[in-house]
Amino acid sequence: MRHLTHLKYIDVVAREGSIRKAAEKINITSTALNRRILSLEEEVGTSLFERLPSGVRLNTAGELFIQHIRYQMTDLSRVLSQIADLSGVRRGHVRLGAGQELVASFLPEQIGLYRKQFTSVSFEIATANPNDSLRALREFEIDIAMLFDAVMPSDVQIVATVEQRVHAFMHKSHPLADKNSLRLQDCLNTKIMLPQANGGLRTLLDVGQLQANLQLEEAVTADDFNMMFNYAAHEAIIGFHIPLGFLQSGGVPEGLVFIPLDERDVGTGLVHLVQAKGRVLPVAAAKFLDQLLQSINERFPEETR
Amino acid sequence: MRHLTHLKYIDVVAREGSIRKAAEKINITSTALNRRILSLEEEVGTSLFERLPSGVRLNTAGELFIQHIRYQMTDLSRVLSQIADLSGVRRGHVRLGAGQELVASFLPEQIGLYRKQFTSVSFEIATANPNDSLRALREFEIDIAMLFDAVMPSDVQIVATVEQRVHAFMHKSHPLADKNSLRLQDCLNTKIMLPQANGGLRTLLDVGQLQANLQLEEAVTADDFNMMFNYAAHEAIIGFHIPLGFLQSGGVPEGLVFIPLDERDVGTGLVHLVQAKGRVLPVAAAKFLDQLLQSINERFPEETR
DNA sequence: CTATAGTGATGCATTTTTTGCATCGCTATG
DNA sequence: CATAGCGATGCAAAAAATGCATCACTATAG
Repeated sequence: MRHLTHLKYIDVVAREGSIRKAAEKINITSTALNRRILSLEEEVGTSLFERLPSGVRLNTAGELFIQHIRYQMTDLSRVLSQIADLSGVRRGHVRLGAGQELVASFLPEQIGLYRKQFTSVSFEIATANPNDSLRALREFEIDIAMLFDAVMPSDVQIVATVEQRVHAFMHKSHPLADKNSLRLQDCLNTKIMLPQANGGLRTLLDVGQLQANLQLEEAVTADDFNMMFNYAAHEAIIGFHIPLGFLQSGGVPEGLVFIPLDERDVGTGLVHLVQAKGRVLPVAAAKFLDQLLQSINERFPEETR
Repeated sequence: MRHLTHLKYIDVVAREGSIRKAAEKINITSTALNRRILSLEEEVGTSLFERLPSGVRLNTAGELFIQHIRYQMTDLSRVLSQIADLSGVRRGHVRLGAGQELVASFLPEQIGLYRKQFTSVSFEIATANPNDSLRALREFEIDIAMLFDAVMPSDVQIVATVEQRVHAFMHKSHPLADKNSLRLQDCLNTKIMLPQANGGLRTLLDVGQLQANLQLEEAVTADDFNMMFNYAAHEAIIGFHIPLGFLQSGGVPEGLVFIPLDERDVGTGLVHLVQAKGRVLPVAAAKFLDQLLQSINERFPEETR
């Protein structure tokens, strides 16, 4: 879109923090870009950027304005997708943000399911910690975020919430593999494997250890759950995960056993499905969200709110 | 705003139903306007207007698109007003829609009150029947509408609702002037004055007459309540109005008496204060809405929801 | 059946706007 | 004190938007 381009430029300048860098990024001269900003500021009647020796930075008015144009850009793409949908073909692009816990198993399965129906819809997944996902949501970089155990601010809209009990997993040959429920102190005699510190799962486990006044032997730390699944075959070791992360088409990974941790030790985590507040999603994203809701409801009828 | 202008043009074409007429209205040649539309359609990838022998009309894609740009235009003005508000001076323009019942007394008082505080805020009042006000709200022509006894569709947001009993009014010398409550049949022996047929007040009264199986003698029909107030001094005649329409700074017009009609005869009307759904109002409009809510709550604490 | 007045589309010259180059003034950094 | 990086600005070139004249079409009136 033509008039859209002008606004896009402002957005790039805001993100780059420098007119010259932004100009280079979008392949025009800094002169042209600079002039656009000046003329825009004249139209608005206020400066939108502070001029620093090292570049530019949005001032308060600029923050307000950039929020508007970001919304405008995404809303335009929504309208265009809706218009494309009029002709019967569903096209579009869905942008997702999710934590490591959810990226590996649940989302690929859901995306595959969706793309079987609508092959012209493309997907983009940004794995990030909850705060980054929320920021991306606010700045309209992503359409839908799926977050585990994050503090929810009021400027996003929670579409659904699923309770997820933390499960321990181990190889089926592990001595504890036949138990129905596991307490943290049961793990004292074995090695354990933990996700890296920035995720919500790790926080839940740390809190549990503190409350139980236990210090488990942390043998392996990883940020990839598939790696941990595979590693469990090579050592008598326990890892931790949530059902949305390990259930694959209803089953569990080959050779592994999943046992829920006792509620007294580790609290129930919440997975939130969120979108930007007040935003109307593009057709493709809205329909994908519908599918996610339905799948979650089918799989976790009791835990979904 | 520059890029705004281009979109504004499309809006004018949609409203005028003809490129040439629209071009004349905005003082450019039809050539230029025509080309803008063509290039926009090319960018969008679909035609937005049907070409008729008598002009153009929006097609479905066009309807979607125009909704977007109308929202965008009003949202931009909201942002600009918010930016202006940063410097401490409240500027802006508030656009109201209301029925005849509410325009004469309540709104002028409220606007006066507001403009005493913020002299740089201008107002625009469009008296219209409920359906026109709702359409204007949807098409972002007005910010706030105040409607008496209208059927509320789901695509607008009701901010507040006030119950309003219908009152009869007459000159203090009228034989019925000392009653505390009035039944419709009491009016059989006097002349009556009715508002014109399109308003909600008239409908309430008509329904009352039908239910009571009465045929009152309709001596005067008018669309201006001030005219009716003044006329009541010249004949023993009864008119009808609601408190929000006749209360002036807490009192009633000089020489007149207002008596509530019995609930058994004429139902309680509802005044709705509404805005477009999901829209963030400009600072000035939002603050004015706050003031309206507060005033209504002070004056009708029991009747406000 | 034709004349007419209305509609939107289009080729071409003109005007307006935008862009790029060269350069200025400024500030932080070494 | 030199240097490197930043945004701002004068001027000429390039690009885009505009206006004029005109075409093709359709409904309506005589």
